[in-house]
Amino acid sequence: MGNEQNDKLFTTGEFAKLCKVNKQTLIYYDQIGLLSPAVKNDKGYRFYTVYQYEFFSVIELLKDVGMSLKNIRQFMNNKSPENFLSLMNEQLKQVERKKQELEIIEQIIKKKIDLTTTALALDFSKIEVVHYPESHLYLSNNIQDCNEQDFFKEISDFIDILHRSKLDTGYPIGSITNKQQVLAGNYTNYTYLYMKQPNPIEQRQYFHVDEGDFVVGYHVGSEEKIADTYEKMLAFIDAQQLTMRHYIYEEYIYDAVVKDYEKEYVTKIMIEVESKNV
Amino acid sequence: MGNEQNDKLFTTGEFAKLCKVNKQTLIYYDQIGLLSPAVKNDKGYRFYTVYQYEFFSVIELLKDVGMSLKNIRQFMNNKSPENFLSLMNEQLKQVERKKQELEIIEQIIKKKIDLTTTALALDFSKIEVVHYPESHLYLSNNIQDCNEQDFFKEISDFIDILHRSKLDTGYPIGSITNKQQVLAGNYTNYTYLYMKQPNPIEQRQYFHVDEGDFVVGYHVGSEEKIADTYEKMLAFIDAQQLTMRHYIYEEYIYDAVVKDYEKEYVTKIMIEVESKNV
DNA sequence: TTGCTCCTCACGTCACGTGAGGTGGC
DNA sequence: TTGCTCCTCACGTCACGTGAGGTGGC
Repeated sequence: MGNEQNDKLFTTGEFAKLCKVNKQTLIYYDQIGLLSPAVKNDKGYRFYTVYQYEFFSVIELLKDVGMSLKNIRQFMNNKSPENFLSLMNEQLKQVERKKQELEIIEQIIKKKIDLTTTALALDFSKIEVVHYPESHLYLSNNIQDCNEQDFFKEISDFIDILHRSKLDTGYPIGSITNKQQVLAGNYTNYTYLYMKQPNPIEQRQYFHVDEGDFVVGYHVGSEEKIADTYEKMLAFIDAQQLTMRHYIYEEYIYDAVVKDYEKEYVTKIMIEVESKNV
Repeated sequence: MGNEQNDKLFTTGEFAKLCKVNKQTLIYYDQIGLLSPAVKNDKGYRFYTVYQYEFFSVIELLKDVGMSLKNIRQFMNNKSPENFLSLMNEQLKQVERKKQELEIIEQIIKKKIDLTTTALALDFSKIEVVHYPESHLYLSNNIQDCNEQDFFKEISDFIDILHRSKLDTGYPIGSITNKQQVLAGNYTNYTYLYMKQPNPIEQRQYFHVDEGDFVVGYHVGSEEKIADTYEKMLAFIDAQQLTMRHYIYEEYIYDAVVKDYEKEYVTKIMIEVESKNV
């Protein structure tokens, strides 16, 4: 009959090497009844056959898709081609979901790279007029003048929908103030929260920011002193013979993620304007 | 000054709801010094600001890409836009790797669904001649007549390369016997292990299985009794006036992954043949 | 005999989750 | 006062990893 390679029994150490895992992992799988060696001798030595490799690699596959060992074992206790087929169909859907999640994460990371690279080249002391193209924002409900309890509910709902509707684009959460509040000196009584949507989905309703000119400035430091920066910007608007339009947009450029102290935070302020003589 | 929503302090419970995690998770993050509340009062109550949400969501992002809390904390202790940028660039590569892994897993699952669906429709008692198109196999080294030690090394190397070169296609690991061994009755003295490559990569050298006729049969049960099935198939070849060509291919259809007992395992046997009068 | 491998505890780790028991603000 | 929330332990869980201490096969 010649030699029978397939009858070769692998020790725990050998089989572990084959599977590229720690020996203890195999012992653990044996203990929880997930994958037991084909043979155990009277001294308690474990021996695996080459056929058990397929079994092990399916366990690895299911682990990679996120199944717990308990659930994997549950399937292994109800083996059949039919059950395997339906399990694989489920896992295929799971993989699709994971792929989608990774796509979103990839977009977020790319956007954060983009934003940080841009930020590093900025001069925060400059106030200037910039022409921006049209953009789309996903808005929260109106939060102007709302109390703490309502504010919690609104921001909570806002973040909820960002996640559920996959609208987190990696942009910072911005806030919108209206002209009346700014002119009254209430710089931090915001009207809406928003997140920019560079690739708006057709069916959804967004807030449209029209193409046009914005006076752009940067506030360095905590929000307490943001009045100083607003006053400088309003003076600039006056000097340039411009008028404010309806909305003002604020976005964090540097926040607690990249800076240790509030005094190093940077907020970008964009004031929608038009020429006075229009 | 109007109300200051951004100064609203969130309790641990509120902030946990905002972040969609268990309260204990936030307490844990505080304990390990990863994310501590902006304010702690004299009673030990924790209070978070809305600004800390961004921080939390970056932690979530890094966790999703597979970073440990220890590594995340290490970055958070060395905050700067530059460090954030290089971290994000690293993580982007990591996401690419994960996407590739998921692609491979997806292909493997699809193939297993395909194979199992096909298997469920098979009649294992039938022996027949089937015409197969050309196919490509990734082969192990020659394992004929090799001893247990060498066999371990060869199968170990084979599986190693399958993983490293991403050649695991979800097909079962097959084995090739040659005509001489089969005629001598050494049905299980295999010459090579293989894995089918449905989408061969140009640069690689594969074993080509020529288009042609194969006598296909199924062995139900453990390998010990595979001689019976081979004898039936050889008789069939004789009766059909065919001659064996050089190689015989064996693949598991049902193994320990879908069946509990060896007596239910099914091996597909494919014997390369040609007509005698050619 | 030497050196390597096998075994079984027991304990550690990572990132939390789950009560228990007590306090505190509206 | 009631009910809800906050706190700090302490212990559990999941999927292992890491020695310690002892045995066993070539």
